[in-house]
Amino acid sequence: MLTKAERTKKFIVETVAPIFNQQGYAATSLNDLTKATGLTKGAIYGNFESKEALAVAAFKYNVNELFKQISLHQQESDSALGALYKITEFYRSYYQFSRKLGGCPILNIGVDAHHQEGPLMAQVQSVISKSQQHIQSLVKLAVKEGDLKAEFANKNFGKLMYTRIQGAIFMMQTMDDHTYVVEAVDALDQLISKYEI
Amino acid sequence: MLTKAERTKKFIVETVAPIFNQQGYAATSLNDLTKATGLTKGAIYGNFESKEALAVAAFKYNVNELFKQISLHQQESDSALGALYKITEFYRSYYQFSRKLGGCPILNIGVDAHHQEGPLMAQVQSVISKSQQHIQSLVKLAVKEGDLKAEFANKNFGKLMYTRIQGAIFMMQTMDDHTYVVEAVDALDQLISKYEI
DNA sequence: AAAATAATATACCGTTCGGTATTTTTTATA
DNA sequence: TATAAAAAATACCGAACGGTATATTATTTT
Repeated sequence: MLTKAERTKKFIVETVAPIFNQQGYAATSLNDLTKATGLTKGAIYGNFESKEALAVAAFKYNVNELFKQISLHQQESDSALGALYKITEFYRSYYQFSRKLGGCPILNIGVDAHHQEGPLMAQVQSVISKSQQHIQSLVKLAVKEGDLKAEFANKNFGKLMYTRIQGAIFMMQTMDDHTYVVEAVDALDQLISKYEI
Repeated sequence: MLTKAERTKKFIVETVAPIFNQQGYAATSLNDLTKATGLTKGAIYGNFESKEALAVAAFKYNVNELFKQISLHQQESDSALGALYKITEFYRSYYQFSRKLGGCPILNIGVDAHHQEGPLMAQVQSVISKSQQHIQSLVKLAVKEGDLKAEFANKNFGKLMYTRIQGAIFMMQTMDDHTYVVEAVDALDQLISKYEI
């Protein structure tokens, strides 16, 4: 069983995660956090050593929620190619999903932390790198499994796909129009299918 | 000749534009602005009625700098198809250009103002709509001029191109790697050329 | 149940926040 | 150059900022 402190810590992170994600680090005040949690500054600083440490924990929580959902989709699939299509399938409902987090955390924190060098920026870059590599490794595996043509592995599809998806997410979020993402993953699906064997 | 007030107003906007663009609205303090301009709060509030009004002026200034540069590129071109290629050409050097502004203003302010409804968000959406439409109208004109196949005008290329470019800009800015944009416009050029007559 | 420990609340620190009324300085007009 | 008008500097407002030392309350452990 979790101790009281662990439960409170978890509760704080879950509660403040969408606030940091929506407003950004500097624009989120301690007062925002105490109001949302119903706790006092003492409780928050008893569980986190600084506002920044809490912001990092909140970002990691959001990204973990995202990854959990994606891998949940993927485990229904048996092949690497199937897993690839499960990713695009997931993003078809990203409008609803990201709203629950207060927007796309990669996009929001990436832009918010752009001007500074700190743990937040490093985290974002790490997540992006891993996501690209994840896609790319699926492509390579699908080639090995005989589902995709070998030449497709040389195209750095991971970079292309992640870039197109993030662009569509920015547009979707800013214009409040989910068709941007739907059309983007449609195009990506079509591109993959061209290289199917 | 400009009056003293007009010169000062212009000076303030030009000086604070990159600061708002980098840090976002809430994270930029009056102290940041007075330090950068060397002026006092009295001078700033004498020329702008509020911090928000100044932020809007700064965003408009940045966007105007961007549009000026694009139309400068385009006037060397005689055909609509040529003008289309001039846009992708411009974005090849967007890494250097956007750095001078403190990052891409559409991306930065779009994400920064996402959670609020205000004049800033409305401005961003308007600029995006116009940019998409501008590309799309060039496509239609190029069809009319006999340089592109007619079917291309039905593909909403403006939406696709702008989405891909903004995605590449986000990745470039976040990963500090200009190849994202270069590869994106390469792909776009190739896509256009497929429909050339 | 008592004692020790852990978790939260309270009250406060100095600083900075956006904004403004007033005074001083600069510029333009006569 | 004297005067009127405009622009910028100064000094200040109450409120909110992030953060902390201490006191109080709740939870474990004995």
